[in-house]
Amino acid sequence: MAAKKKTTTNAQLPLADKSKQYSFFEDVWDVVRQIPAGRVSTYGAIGRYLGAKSSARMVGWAMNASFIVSPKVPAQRVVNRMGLLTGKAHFATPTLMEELLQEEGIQVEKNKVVNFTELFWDPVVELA
DNA sequence: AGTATGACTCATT
DNA sequence: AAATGAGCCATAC
Repeated sequence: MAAKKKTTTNAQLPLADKSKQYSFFEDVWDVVRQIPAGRVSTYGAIGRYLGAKSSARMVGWAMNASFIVSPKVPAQRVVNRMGLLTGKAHFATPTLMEELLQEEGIQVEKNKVVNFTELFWDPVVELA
């Protein structure tokens, strides 16, 4: 019954198919899950940690797919390199991302992380 | 199969 | 310094 190939998006695959691309998604999620509470990271840093082969856009796609995997991926801790909550619109509610961050002690103002530079958690450095 | 889009980033103008 | 174009690679149509 494995005749169903990859008609479905790899993001929706139930962890059964070991597609190379799927590994990339898992890698992203794994890194994001290692971000400590109260800290934030960026798409570019994560992509670079994975080898800089993929552009930051792919990390964003991985985040979009992260909602269907478990354990939950703290996507709210991933912002763009300016500390802007560019992905907040993709959460259940437009304010959920900001609220989750504030719950972890991160101050957010106008969709931007305050003291982003200090809170920035770089996998290239931390997981080096 | 080719085109368009995207939770980004960097370089150039 | 702000704006624009190009690079990036996978998904969606």
